[in-house]
Amino acid sequence: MRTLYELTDGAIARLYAELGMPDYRPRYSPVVRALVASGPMTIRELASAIGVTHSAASQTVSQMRRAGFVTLETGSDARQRIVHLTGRAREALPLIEAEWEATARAAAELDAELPMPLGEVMLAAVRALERRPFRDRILAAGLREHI
Amino acid sequence: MRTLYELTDGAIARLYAELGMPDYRPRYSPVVRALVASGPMTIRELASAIGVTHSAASQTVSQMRRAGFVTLETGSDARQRIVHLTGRAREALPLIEAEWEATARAAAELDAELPMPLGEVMLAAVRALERRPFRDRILAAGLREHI
DNA sequence: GGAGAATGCATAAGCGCTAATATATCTCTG
DNA sequence: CAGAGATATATTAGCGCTTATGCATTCTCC
Repeated sequence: MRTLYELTDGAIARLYAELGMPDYRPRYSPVVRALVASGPMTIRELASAIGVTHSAASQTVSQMRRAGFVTLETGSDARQRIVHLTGRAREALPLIEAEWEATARAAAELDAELPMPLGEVMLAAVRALERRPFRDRILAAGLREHI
Repeated sequence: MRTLYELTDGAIARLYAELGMPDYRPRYSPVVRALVASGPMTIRELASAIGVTHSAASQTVSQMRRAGFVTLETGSDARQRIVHLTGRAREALPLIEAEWEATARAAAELDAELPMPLGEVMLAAVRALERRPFRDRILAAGLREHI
């Protein structure tokens, strides 16, 4: 799994570096896309839009701010940080979009070479484990006697 | 992928904690099994036996030493650290083996519920990416115009 | 209007790994 | 037998994420 991750996400990161954006990370793209699609958002909204915890969103946004892709502004509720795209992010948008789409096509091409689409099998596995947790399966598979 | 990892490896770690070995981690098992199968080994031999970098082996062994599962002894070549299992590891061996086998059976059971075995598809993906790196696929899929 | 609960975010630590670097020690050559 | 280069290991930083905290602010209800 780690190998696969390195082979895919790593390739994207290296591509961005080659394209003159060494401080842009693949994980920024869901954030950028969400902000383009729905406008400025709080961290929490962003987190639920891209499907990670608030903590993860906070960390990603923090890195993006340091790299100059977003700014944080406090709204009427002083607890909230509203995330805005910067000019730099807007300039990079065509490239980011192009990469996103090219990656989607590359992934589809890869899937076509496999006996079955990767994402489909992984999703099925997650579903199966939600139905019956791995813990239960291991215990049922013979570990119980050793307790 | 991360979800899947947490659902499987996390379950194993939690099981060990329940079974009274909170300081035993799933990643130790390949090390223990290699040492049982082939006797004391250097870090480097261990690394290649379990298929990780020397760095990873070094870190795992270091944690295992702290937890009292192995000892390190210097051989005739003073650069080498020869890894030995301790009595504590040998006592835990039946449980470790039982968990290993139960997990293998649980994984097989899970695979049977999927449209195709997970490991098979992931391996096929790695092979496909070795044939043609993701980088090349992305570039061919339309990113090249943006360079 | 003030206390306690709820909410929003940031931060720290940890997962297991890799790459890069540092530090020993050994071996080989001249 | 010194010094270069090879080899074995350890250490550090980083990947992206989660959980567990901590802190500030706002809401709720009396």
